[in-house]
Parts: sequence; C-alpha cells; structure tokens
Amino acid sequence: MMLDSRKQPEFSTRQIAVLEEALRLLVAGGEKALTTAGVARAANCSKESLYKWFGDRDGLLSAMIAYQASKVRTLESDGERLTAQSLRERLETFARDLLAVLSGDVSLALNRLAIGQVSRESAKLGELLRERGRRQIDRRARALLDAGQRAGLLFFAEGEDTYRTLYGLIVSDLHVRMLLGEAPTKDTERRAERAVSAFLRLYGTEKIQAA
Amino acid sequence: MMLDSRKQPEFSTRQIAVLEEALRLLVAGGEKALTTAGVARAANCSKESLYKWFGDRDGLLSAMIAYQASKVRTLESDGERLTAQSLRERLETFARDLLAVLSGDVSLALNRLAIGQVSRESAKLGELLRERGRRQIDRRARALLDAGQRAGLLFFAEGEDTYRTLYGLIVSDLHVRMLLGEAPTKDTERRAERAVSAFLRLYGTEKIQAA
DNA sequence: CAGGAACCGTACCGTACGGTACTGAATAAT
DNA sequence: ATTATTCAGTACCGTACGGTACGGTTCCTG
Repeated sequence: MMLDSRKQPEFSTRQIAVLEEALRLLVAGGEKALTTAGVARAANCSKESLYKWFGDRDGLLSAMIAYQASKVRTLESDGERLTAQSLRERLETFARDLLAVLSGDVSLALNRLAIGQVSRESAKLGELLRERGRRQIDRRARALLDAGQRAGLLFFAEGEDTYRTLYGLIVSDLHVRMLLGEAPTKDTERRAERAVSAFLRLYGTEKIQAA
Repeated sequence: MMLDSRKQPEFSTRQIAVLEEALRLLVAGGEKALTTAGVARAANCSKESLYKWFGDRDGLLSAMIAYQASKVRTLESDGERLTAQSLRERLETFARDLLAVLSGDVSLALNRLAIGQVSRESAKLGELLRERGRRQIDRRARALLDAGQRAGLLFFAEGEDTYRTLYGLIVSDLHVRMLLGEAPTKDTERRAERAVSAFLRLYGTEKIQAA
C-alpha cells in the first residue's frame, strides 16, 4: 500500500464511479452504512470486484481518502505583486476556502471515518488524511505568507508557527464542533474578515497597518 | 434518558467502577473494543446488570460521557485583583490546562467515540459532549476575560468572539490532529506562551502593553 | 467463430456482536 | 430460619457483516 503520488492515473473510471458511490453512502449514513454489500449494490458491481480492486475493506477506505484528496486542487496563486489591499483579499479568500473545505459533507464524513478508525492498528487512515488532505491547502497558505513577507507587508520569524496561528484564528474550534455534529455555520464571511484582521494586526508591518 | 444535572449522585459506586472499567477499555482499544460482553467481563459484572443500569449500549456510552464530564471540576478563580502580570499568568495557566485536557487519553477516546457516532440518529452523544464537556472550562475562561476587562487590562466588544479567538490561538488545529492519531505535543509551554502573547497584543489595553 | 478475461449477481460461510433468558449464590428483609 | 432481592456467570438467539466461491453474461481478442 505505497502512497507514492507519482503513479498512474491512480483509479480507472469504473473504480472512480464506485468510489463516488461509496462516498455518497458514507456521507448519507456514516461508517456503519458503508458495508461492502451496500457499496456493491449501490454501484452495481460485485463484491468480488470490490475485493479484487481494493484488497479489503480498509483498502476501500484508503482509496476513498486518496481519491477525494486527489480531487482537491487549489489554484496556485499567480506571482502578481502584492499590495496591502490584495494581500488582505487573498487571505480572506483563503479563509473562506478553508472554511468551505472543512464544512464540506465529504470532508466531514471522511474525517469522522478516519477518526473513528484510529487505535486500530491498521489505521493509517488518519495519517493518510493528515498528509494528503491538508498538504495542498497548507502549501497555498504558506506560499501566500512568504509572498507577503517578501513584499514587506508581513513580518514573522517562523513560517510554520505563523501559519498555525492564522489557521487557529480562522477555524478556532469550529472544525471539532462540526465533527461532533453541529450544523455548519453560515457566517463564514464575517469569520474570515475577523480572522484576517486579527492576523494582520499581529503580523502586518507598518506598511500594511496604514492601509 | 433525561440529562437534568440536578439529580441524585448520578451513579452508584458500583456503577462508577463499571464506568471506569469501560473507559479503560475504550482508551485501550477504541470503540470496537468496547463490547458489552467485554465490559461485563472486565468489570466482573453480568451483562444483565449492564442492561438494567444503562438500558442499552447507547445508554452506557452516554453514561460514560456524563460521568467523565462530572469528574472535570475547574477551580473557580478567586476574586483577587488582577494585574498585568497576574492576568498573563492566569491566561497561560488556562492555556496549559486546556491543552492538557484536550490531550488527555480519556478525552481523546470519548471525542473519537462521539464523532464516530454522529449521523446515527440516536447520536445525542456529540451534543452531550459539546454541552457537558466544555461548559466548565468555557465558563472559567469567560469569567477570566470579563475580569480582565473590568480591571481595564483587556478591551473587547463581544466576549464570545473574543473567547473563540483565544481558543483558536491556543489550540489551532492541534485537537483535530490528535484526534486523527498524531502523538500529543510536548511543548505545551511554548504554545501557551505564544498564544497568550498574541492574544494580549490583540485585546490588551495600553495599560498591559506597557508591562 | 472460438477462447478467454472481466465482471455482475447471488448464494454461502464463519464470526462476532447486541440483547435476553436462566441458574445458582450471596445478602438483606421479615 | 425462611423468603425475597440482587447480581454474577453462562448459555443462547437472531442478525449483520466481511470475505469467498460459483454460475452466467458480456465483450474483447486472435
């Protein structure tokens, strides 16, 4: 079960259809609804094919996570020169996107699945989710912060800590609360603005405080 | 299944022993290890007694959460006059305590259990955990923030938002990462200091910035 | 057209769990 | 001392799931 991402298209179209159906079942009914027989029935395929393609149930779960992660493609920010205004907008867009991702049906269902699977020794699911699920969006944010620093708009010593701070300001305990079943919030707008304002008060240079 | 907290001692000593054993099993092996037969065997009681006391398996899970929540007692902060120094110390103590609670074996196991249970209609577990698990520590922090404001050391308009900001600065995505299986961090000290410093830069008055 | 690979649908098996019933011992009540 | 209550221990039942095997169909290949 290598997770080298430099591989073939990873999944055939037929397998992708099956994975989509499996994700639909998972979102609808949680892990308990995700039985091999149920997936086979919903996807009009045989259990035998399921086991042939994914090995066993854990393989199916891993494939679902890998597939979902492969769908998340964050557009790389172009190298346009940052201004105080555009940096703030970029950060707010990032905040909104982050909240949207974390609030998504499929994301929540997969996180719940992986969390429920922890403490099973087979559980590379959590690790897999941490690695593949966040890398894209993390890198996008880190690049943005670095660009802000190069433009003289931000100042910080340790990029990783700074990013974690931004993340905490945006998300707070909202993610865990949603994982526990709370309905997704609707005021992502206000939340994003407040978080970015606070972040800029902490890490913005005089150059940006003036704006 | 009322959850009125103004009730009898809630659980008998025998039942508490059983709940302790059940928590031990849950921490050791996750939800799948928490079978009724297993609990009965580990606690030297019969399954029949289990069902008599807790109704069914869900009742046992709810009782475990209620019991664990009842154990968390945060000492109420005395009304001592706050100074810039003592407020900072109080906030850092709160941050350390919060991180310690969230990193605890039992807390993580129960959160994983409740999260895995979401999307079952029976699942009042998540709600129960949100309500009873956090109320104590939330109130303690809110009281501290209000005291800081009254002492002229903090300024904020909306207490709830301000508390959420503090929470986010302290925890960031650490809780979810631990829920996903990442080993608890060891540098709670540095984390607490950094979070409180950032928080005071955001919400401290001139009076405290000088210190 | 013949042979084979892929795959769907279903039937099947072993197991493990939630929940219930029963028995016998210990303790409390009368 | 006798009866009633509680509870541990065990055996049992129905169900549901993971995994495997098999028959039949389609489709591709030589």
